[in-house]
Amino acid sequence: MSAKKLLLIDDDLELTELLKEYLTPQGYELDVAHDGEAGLSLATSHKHYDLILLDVMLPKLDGFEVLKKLRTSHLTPVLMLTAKGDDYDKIFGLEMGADDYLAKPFNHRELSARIKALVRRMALLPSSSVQQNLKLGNVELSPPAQQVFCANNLVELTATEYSILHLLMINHGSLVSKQNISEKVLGKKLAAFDRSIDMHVSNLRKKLAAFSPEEKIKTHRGAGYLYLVST
Amino acid sequence: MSAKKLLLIDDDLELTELLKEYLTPQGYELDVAHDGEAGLSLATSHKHYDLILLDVMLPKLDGFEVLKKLRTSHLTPVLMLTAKGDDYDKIFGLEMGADDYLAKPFNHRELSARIKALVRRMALLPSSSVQQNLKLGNVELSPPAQQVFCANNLVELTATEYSILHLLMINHGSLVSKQNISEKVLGKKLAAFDRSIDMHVSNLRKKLAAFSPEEKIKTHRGAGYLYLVST
DNA sequence: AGGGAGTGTAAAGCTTGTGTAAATGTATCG
DNA sequence: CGATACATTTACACAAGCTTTACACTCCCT
Repeated sequence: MSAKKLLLIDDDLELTELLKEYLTPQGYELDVAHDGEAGLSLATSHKHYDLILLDVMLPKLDGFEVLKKLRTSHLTPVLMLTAKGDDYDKIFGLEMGADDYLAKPFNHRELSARIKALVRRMALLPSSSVQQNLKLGNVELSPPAQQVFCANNLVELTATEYSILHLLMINHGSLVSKQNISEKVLGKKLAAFDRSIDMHVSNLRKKLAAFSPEEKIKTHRGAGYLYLVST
Repeated sequence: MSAKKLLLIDDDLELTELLKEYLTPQGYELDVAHDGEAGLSLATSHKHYDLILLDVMLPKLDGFEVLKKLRTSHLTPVLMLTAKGDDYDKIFGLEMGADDYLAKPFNHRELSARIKALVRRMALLPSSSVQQNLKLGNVELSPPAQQVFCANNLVELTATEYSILHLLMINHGSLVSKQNISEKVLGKKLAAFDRSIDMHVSNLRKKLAAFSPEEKIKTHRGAGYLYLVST
């Protein structure tokens, strides 16, 4: 059994340090983000996490917002942590799609036990199923099968094309730079005069256009690409 | 979505009555057992439960014992309830294989939210992992005998071929990576340039094709294999 | 309007994954 | 100790698809 990867999103430096020291020897790999945006970005990157520990009070984007956005594309299990122990918060978090909820201050062993319980349960799921189906307009994306439907037709995409579309759809309505696409999809920095991203986008457009005429991927000259929101 | 079936094991008549009235209108079917033995017997019966709510203090067989015995044969999710709020108990329960732990007295809405969270998570399990005989299209798989029928003809498969087919069929409609196949079927990490999975898949296709022409196992270049859903 | 930088896309080239046959290894059983 | 059955490795041809090249075009700035 390979080491389980956890993502801890919490701005309390003392706590994150402590937890890192506590959890690492137990055989977990722990990544840490100190604000909501960084956390969300890591959580939705192509790196796979088995569990996310999410604080509620966070700079930039609070825990509930992170959870909400995460759940539009990913089903990664989430254990929420909060200073506020009040029931309403707990219930709200769970209703929003969290898997567990623990109030600070917590017993480290209880946290450890709850992490173990969640990871144990998740191990029964095929890892591919942590990604949510994504539907925007008439384009539907099914991560477990890595399939895309456009106007209910199966569109045959290559792995790279699929990844790019997925990335753009996750960030629909906001701009994604070529650098970003290159790093997240191809795993390498974008070289100068590198046209491969353009090529993939071009092919993607062509394939989608075969089923649906309206333009879905917009170019922002000098900046990147943008998946148009079309409710 | 059919009604979720819950099993409540608790000797507190007042509480069980209350919970029944509270949970039934929320769309759950609730069975109740008032002692450990009866609970275990129901839990291990052929009736399928989506979730078990298990009190710790029970006549005849206490909650931990019930959990321990249940886990020898069943992976049904368990939410433990207890009057004792102490951490040690919680940790002990979770370590023993419980999925969640809630101390009495609890907020009904929190219980409801935690039930919902667990049920929601469980719904992601591949549908067929519960059922015994897998039949998809004209291919039927009978695990006890390790036999496969295709268009009602017995297909002679080797153990490995059978395992691969089984894995793909359980995850039908989702992509299964070669790494995954290698780890789950052969019990070892996929080495670079290892072609053995390809071999088995090739043989599997050949054997199935002898009885049924249509393609069932699709290759996703660079990603893995996918068993096509055929209603 | 002119020019440069950024972009769309076709076509060619090249890398890499895949299908399959055959050879080699390995376990089981009489 | 063979004989058999199966798993694995090797080898090679092939095809998919990623990348590069090339060139036309568009946008934007001056």
